[in-house]
Amino acid sequence: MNIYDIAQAAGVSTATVSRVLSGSDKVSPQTREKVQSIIDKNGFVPNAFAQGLGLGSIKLIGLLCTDVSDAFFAKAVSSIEQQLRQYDLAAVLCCTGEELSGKKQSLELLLSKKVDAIILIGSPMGAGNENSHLVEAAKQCPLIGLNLHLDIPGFYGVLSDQEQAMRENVAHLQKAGCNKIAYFYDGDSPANQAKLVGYRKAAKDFDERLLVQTKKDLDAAMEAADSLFDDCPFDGILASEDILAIGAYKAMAARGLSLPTIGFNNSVVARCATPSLTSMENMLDSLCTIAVTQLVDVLNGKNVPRKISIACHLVERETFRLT
Amino acid sequence: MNIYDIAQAAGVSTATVSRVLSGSDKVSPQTREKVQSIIDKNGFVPNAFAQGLGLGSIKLIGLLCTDVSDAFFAKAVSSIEQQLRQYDLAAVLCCTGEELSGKKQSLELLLSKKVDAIILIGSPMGAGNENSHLVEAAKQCPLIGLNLHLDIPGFYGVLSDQEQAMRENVAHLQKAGCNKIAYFYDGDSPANQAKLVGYRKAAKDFDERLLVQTKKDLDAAMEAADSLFDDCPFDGILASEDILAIGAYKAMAARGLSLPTIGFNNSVVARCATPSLTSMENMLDSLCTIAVTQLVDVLNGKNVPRKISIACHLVERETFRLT
DNA sequence: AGAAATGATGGAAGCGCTTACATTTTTGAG
DNA sequence: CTCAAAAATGTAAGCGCTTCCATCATTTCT
Repeated sequence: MNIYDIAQAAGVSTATVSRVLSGSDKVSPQTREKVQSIIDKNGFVPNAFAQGLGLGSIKLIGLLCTDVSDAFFAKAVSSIEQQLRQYDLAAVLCCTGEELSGKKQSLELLLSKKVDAIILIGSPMGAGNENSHLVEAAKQCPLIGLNLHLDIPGFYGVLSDQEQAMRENVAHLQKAGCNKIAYFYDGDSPANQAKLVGYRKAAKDFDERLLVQTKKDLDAAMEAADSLFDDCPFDGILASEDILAIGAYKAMAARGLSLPTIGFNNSVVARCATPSLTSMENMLDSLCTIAVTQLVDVLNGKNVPRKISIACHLVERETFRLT
Repeated sequence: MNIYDIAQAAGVSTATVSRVLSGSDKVSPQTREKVQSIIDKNGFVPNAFAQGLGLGSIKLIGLLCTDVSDAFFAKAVSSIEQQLRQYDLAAVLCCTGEELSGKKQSLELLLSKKVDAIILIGSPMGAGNENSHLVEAAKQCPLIGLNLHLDIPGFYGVLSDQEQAMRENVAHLQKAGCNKIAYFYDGDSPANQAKLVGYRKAAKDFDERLLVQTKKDLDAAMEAADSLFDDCPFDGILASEDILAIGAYKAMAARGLSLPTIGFNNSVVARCATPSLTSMENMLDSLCTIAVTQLVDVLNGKNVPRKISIACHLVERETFRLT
């Protein structure tokens, strides 16, 4: 069944049916009602491809995500998808992995599906922040970065202020008397870089050995903390991710130490851990809501800010309390 | 730029270009090479909508997922998406939520995007296993259920044998001397029902009070365990989900008890917990790989089994050891 | 009342690709 | 060489919808 059949049955032209379908145009109420009733009666759904051909869009939004099995990204994807649906947009998900080749391939795939826009979750860049593929992509459709911003045309960033958040973390621990704060981080995505910068700025003079890069993995963090402690004892723990903070804390706990520890992202594991982990809430939900709003506005041709940044706040639990 | 431009530049007809694009058909090697070089030179990518109109497919697979922010589902989605990409298929993700209306709406959305098939992750059914919408959908495109099977045409199930797994869990705890095993479970999706049946069959005579339904949430599980213990003390813990097992264990630990506990799904939190949680590995990766293989075979018109089931196995950690 | 503006509807040309069928070229057996 | 069969290529008719432009029916204004 196609639009022509409906037109026949309603005794109108395909143009009129199309107008009824698109909702907006000028159709007399009677005609609209008659056509609509026939559409309903037959359960007619317009062919998405034909519509796409005519309109140039099939209402798909690409989600380029480093790894959805990561709890943080998964939450973001979930939240974004829900938002999108409210605008009758569907999400095409691509998990890129860490390799640049995978990132490029995924991007190509999304573009080939003619998505209307792409939301970037995690780091879509290659080593050394190689981003020529993003520049190219941005010419084809708007790019919305989550906790990420590039100063190129067609790019819109929505970020939580992680640098500032990490500064606060450092300040908190310092107030609690820590002056050798270990910082565990994974990878060097732009988001992680911001946190690291925050640490550097706030900690000022510190032993470079206190900065430890490790895999985003409990065991890796435990080992890293263990060997760091032998090499350069520390009195407080910060991390770019809750899981790393938990690992480090566990390793110290095994030595009978209970060091002030603050994680980052306030993820599920923070509450599951024993003792429960104090963590920096990144306002992911707000981030996602705003990202989708931005996206919709851009698609509607509105003039929107190129970069929006929102503040984080601390959620206190057992591993560290402010007062 | 379209296929016509390429045809012109190559001095051939659009049909020939199309043949080169589709790869398969008979084109002389010289012609193919000439056309291909021009395609490459211009970075030409065929219009997905037009292709869709002609072919009736745009190589999209729907993923109907109850909630990607759930770690288990997220892993499944991630794994499936990766597999799909190897077949040059893209994944359209829809998170349905728990409401039947949301499930129906998501299904409609996927169908309206003309996906070639839909993979169901979590429970797509309504209360009382209402599934008429699925029956309808199965008429339009194949449905692949992950840990789910319906005996309707067009439905293919790939499941881990959760009933059997839960029987083993019960048997293990019984061997360890437990004879009042509490079972915590969330929701009554078909997958959860299978586990529950496993418990019932293996536990045989047991106090019905030992079955506790609760939210999939740490605190909820703790409270539930706490009040159950007051009402009907138990000596072992099983659950449909790791997080519930952890909650229950925590609550008992707070009372100074360390009960044999086995979780389900072997998720990340199982390792993060202290003490680490023994859990039933559900072979999710295999499940996903097989699901995608099934899907591809179905799309290629192969004759595939309607239901495939694979065994789980226990991963021992601190909360319970077999020996 | 007649002209002009306004509103509703229809006709038909795309959108860019696929593919059945027609046509031309090549191949090789006799 | 000749000619039929096979291979390569071209022609053109869709696929189902959108939308510009034309047409016809109402109003509104003078």
